[in-house]
Amino acid sequence: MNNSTEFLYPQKWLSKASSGDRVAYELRMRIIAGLIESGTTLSENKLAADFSVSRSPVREALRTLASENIIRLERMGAVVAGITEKEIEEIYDVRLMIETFVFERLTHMDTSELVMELSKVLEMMKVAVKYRDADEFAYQDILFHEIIIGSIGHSYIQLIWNNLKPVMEGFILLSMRVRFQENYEDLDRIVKNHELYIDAIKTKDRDLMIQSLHENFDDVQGKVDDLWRSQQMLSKGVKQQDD
Amino acid sequence: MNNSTEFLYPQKWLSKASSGDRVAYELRMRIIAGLIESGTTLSENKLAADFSVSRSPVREALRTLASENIIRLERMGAVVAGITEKEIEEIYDVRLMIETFVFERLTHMDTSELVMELSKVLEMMKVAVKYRDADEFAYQDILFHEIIIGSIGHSYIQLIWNNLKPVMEGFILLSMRVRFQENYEDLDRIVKNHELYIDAIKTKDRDLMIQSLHENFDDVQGKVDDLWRSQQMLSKGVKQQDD
DNA sequence: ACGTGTATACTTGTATACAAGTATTATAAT
DNA sequence: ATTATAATACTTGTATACAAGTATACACGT
Repeated sequence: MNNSTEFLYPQKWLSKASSGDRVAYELRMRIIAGLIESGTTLSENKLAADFSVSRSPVREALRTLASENIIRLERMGAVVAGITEKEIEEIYDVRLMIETFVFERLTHMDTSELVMELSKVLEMMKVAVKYRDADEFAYQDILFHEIIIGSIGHSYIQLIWNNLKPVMEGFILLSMRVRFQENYEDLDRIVKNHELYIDAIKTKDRDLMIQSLHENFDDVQGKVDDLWRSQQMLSKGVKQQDD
Repeated sequence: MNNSTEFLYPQKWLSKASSGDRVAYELRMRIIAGLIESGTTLSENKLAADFSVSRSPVREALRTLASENIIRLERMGAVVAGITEKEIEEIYDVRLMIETFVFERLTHMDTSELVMELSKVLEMMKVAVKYRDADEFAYQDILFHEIIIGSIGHSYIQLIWNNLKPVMEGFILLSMRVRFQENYEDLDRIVKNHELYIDAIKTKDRDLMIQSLHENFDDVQGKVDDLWRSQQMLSKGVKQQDD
């Protein structure tokens, strides 16, 4: 399975990560990207050999991925579950759910500091667009939402986010890489929407919040298309068939 | 730390569990019950010795507990975070959130089969009350909500539940053990409320649902008191001090 | 008395070894 | 050809070994 020495996950984001984390991040990307097809049975030994590590970190990674629902740990072997349109919709269901909850809390809080932080991240996003850095853009996008969710100091909402984040991150990474190449002008719209988000938080305007949430989630179909393209691109790059 | 050879988690529920799971379940109970105080640093080696297993299953257990926010994995050692009133309220925030979501879905579905299943579980709960089996009652209580949540077939809502369940289970177990001893007549109220739940699902009556949810969550304060009592009882039983 | 450096004991992360169980494959008998 | 049985290869779960890093304590020099 050493068809690609390339890594899908940005290696510089893993500077301090353990082997287990590296395996988890990379494996997750390959599954989300469709490089490893749904239904495939993964063996700990094979994975260990592929990644040139021992079974210990591999086991750790598999347990992590199982807790994210992208593989299932069965009697013999870990079965890849993959990410389809259904899963993506479900992920966004949950994001909508928790972000609505968070916004409700925010309306009872002082949000000036939060707004400042978000503005900074937004600036970063703009720079990433300008310099056509898809990965950086994805990173800041994720960070934007993470900061919002973290701001209410609710450990169990945070927990949900922590579980969701890796898959979201992978998905958005792939989506943005496609988008920066094929729908570059579309990124302005995303930036604009994040500005709306900030406004909603600043003014504590529930309607504005709903609006920006909806614009955000109407975008999901677009992201699903991106993922589909990404999966096709990648598989074309790897195996020279399927036209 | 071998002050108690007694296990807090019902051993018969672990018939097919691995060592790692056993350690996780038992350790979780001891933390929730306050037998292991917040702030304590756990060492993998010590735990392995205490449970007479190797470090492998202990590591597994610690990672599990960390993903539930009841310990924090730091540079050196795992620091016990414990469960306070704040955490319990947060857990119920999340439960309220996902059960509301689930109910919304249910109003668009055929619920006849679900209602039947729930009725069965409710009967079981009544039997458990009759025979004063606190653990069995807790089990069926958890199962009741698990069945509801599972019925909509939403894998990421399920994922949230899977993360929440172990802590909830432990908490409810301890709470029910106290309640069966000190507030036996109160159990009727719980049973009644679950009947209300079923009615709400059967009639798809949103208001009834809200009502039963609220009655359920008003109960949280009571459960917190139970936990507090449970922690006192247990610590009194273990170390002969503190009056 | 106090700061500094070193020895020591303990920590995690990873690799490897072993045991028990399961699927598969080959072989043999009918 | 087919079925039953035995051998084999592969699976996970657990134990153990090793390496690298970190905190602690103690001795030493100032």
